[in-house]
Amino acid sequence: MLEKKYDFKEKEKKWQEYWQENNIYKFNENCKKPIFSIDTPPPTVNGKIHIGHIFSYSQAEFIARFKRMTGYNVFYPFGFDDNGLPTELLVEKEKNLKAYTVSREEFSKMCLETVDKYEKEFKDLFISVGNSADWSLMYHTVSPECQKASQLSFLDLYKKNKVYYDNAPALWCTKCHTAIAQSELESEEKSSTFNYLKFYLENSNDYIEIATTRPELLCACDCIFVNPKDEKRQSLIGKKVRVPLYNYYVPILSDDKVDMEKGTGIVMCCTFGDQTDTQWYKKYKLELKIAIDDYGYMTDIAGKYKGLKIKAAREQIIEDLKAQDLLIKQDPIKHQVSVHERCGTEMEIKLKKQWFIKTLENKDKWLELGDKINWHPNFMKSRYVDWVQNLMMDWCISRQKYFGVPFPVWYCKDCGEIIVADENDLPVNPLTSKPKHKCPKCGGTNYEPEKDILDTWATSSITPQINTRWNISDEFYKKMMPMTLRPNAHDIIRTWDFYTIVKSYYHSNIIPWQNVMISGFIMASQGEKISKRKGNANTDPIKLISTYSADVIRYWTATGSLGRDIIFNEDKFKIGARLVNKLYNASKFVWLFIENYAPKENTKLKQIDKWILSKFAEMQKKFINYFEKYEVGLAMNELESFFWNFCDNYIELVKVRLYNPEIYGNEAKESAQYACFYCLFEMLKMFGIYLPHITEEIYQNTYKTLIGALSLHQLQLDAPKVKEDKGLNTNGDEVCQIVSQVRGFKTDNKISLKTKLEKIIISSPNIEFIKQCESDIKDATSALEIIYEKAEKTSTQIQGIIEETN
RNA sequence: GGGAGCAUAGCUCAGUUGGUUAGAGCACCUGCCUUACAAGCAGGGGGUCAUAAGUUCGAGUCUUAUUGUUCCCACCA
Repeated sequence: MLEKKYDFKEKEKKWQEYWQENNIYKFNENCKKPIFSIDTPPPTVNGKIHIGHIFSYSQAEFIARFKRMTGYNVFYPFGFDDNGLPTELLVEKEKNLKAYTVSREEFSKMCLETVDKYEKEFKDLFISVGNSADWSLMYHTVSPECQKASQLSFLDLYKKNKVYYDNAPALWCTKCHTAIAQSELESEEKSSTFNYLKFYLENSNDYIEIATTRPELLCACDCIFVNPKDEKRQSLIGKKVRVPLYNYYVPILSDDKVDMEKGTGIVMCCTFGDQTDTQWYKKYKLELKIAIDDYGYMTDIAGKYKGLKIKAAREQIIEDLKAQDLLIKQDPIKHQVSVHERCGTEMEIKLKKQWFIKTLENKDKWLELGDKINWHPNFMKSRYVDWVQNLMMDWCISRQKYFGVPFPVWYCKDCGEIIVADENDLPVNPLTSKPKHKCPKCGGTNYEPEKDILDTWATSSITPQINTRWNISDEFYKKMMPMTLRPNAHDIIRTWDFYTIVKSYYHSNIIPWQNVMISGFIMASQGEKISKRKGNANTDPIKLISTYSADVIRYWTATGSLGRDIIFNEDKFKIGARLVNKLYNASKFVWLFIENYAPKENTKLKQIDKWILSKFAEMQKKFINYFEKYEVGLAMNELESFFWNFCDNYIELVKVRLYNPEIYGNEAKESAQYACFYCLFEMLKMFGIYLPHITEEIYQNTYKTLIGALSLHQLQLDAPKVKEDKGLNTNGDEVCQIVSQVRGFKTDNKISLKTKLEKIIISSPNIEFIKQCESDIKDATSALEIIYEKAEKTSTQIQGIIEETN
């Protein structure tokens, strides 16, 4: 029996605990069913869990539930990404300190404490939204096991010569003072100024004009470039010019990378202002001049500007240029600049010894592998392709940070040889341990440990390997790889998806997963990004769950279609709440009539009952088709509209027959019972994907005694009891239309829907079918008599309103 | 500059391979206590499907162009 009202606050928690206690979602390794495995994104532990997480994770979770009930053994682990820069930034903010002001050990301890706290919160939140991951498979990337896997990955690449240590230009964040990778850049439109400067020719009073946005780099100027095709400037090539303020001379060279249309068509090359400078630096073997230090201050070579921050130096230099009549004019411009995604600081380029993973040399391979993976929706693949085609640099994986996975590497102090750890000793921290052997090159025993840590993506890019026990169980790894599905939002295609493909290829020459499912973003009204700063959306997940319930939040995450951003709109929660309520009430009602009923397969079905079963078959087919395309929202639309049709039309047509077997006979009742039993049961299973709590509550109090399974969520979808019959569907829909017309008549005449009618005249091309439903139509319309007329179109006339005399 | 998505009712969105009169919910209006549900039910108004041309017997759906919008990538001299 179902209680009169459903209290989600009490019940949701109850069932969440029940699922955990009974291991309802636990992966069974020995099960023979085909495996469906999900490489769940380990959320970055950076303190903020937002509604976007809930949205994206729920969409993947629906797939897990769907696959469980359609014959798969679902492997659904969960992890947390809790090492590296994001964690450091969180801790620095929370503790209000800078990592370098305390010891490395002390800082790591703080980091561990902080991630522990947040991981508990994250896990609780995901459980409280009904996530059905197998929590016994949980991992976190800073754990010794993951560190070991990450270091193994590094050593494997090292052996395969896919990683190298080089003094190459790398992107640098002066605020986070670490190297970063191309994928960590974001572009931001910023206002700047083109400064037109006078560069005097050697031994001459003539000057050339050069436009620059970065005059603070004058001290790092190596040479000037013009385009070799630039006829006006041919005579300049080979001459020298004097660098303003610094008064040293640099040569004028030519290179076809110079854009004759931009600025003045003449470029100064500094080490380094941008990517082009690094190319020229290599090509022309230019002198390295470092104007900016690791923290963003001007260096010695800046002369009097030494010690100033970049922007302060720029302002000062412009003043001085003006004073010395070296500044011709200034044009304000707006341009896109690359900034570090985590802090918004403008990117610099620094030359330092860093570790790189080779990505540039296999672009064709990356594209080929991308083609072998099914992208859902397909158009999202273009983001991957764009990214691969435009890669500029190998993947820099060294980070000059403290909290993360260390490189298993030392350097020989005597000869500089790189010494890597033995695989059997992993995980190692080179700061606290030493190689077991002498330097293989010179026999030395003095080692310098590698102090840097690995890019956090270097670890999170092996989540398929971590999940499938790479190097722990070959058997499991071989059985599970490639995984079936990688779900993530579109912002991390270029990082998580790309890097994971790279690593899987290098390690095992395979694709990491067969399918990628890309979800959209949650936007505030007017399509703005949700931002705490703007306060443009009230989207705290915990608050939303306590206001609306987890089921309603989940319902909302299923609206919309895959890959598309959706606008956060609380109206959708109201609809979800209405659905949950209706589902409960409809179940209560149906159960009144099937509580002591066991379906008989030879039940003789009346037309309307056959009709609803056929409509169900139609809906189920669409539902499954959408799920095969990972369109969880469109699948739900189908289910939802079937459900409302079931309530508003079907139940209304059969309820009198169910209530009164003494009038209509047991056979008529049993026919409706059969359809009700089956439809409700299957709908509960299907709604269970989206609304696992309310459906479990209903199942536990109804079908469980007959079915026996511990949980609704262990059940399989059944094949339809009646085959989809298009003609039957149309005919039944017409019956609904007739009933609806009668209701319309009553509403128009402002009379109650239960008011009796003397006579209705039905005109239709399908009189034969409608006649077969006569008693149901009479009951649903309270008509005493029905007269039929053959006609082209369906229409209904009503005669004789019978007034009730109380 | 290159690429992708989107544009359907006041709002948020559906609309499968082209096929009667373009749908839903919210909002708005009207009515109804009906042996599941008033947190409910029944009904109503409201759309030149961004614009233009084309293919077709037939276009919201396919093609091309245009406009608007969002995103990705490149451009940082």
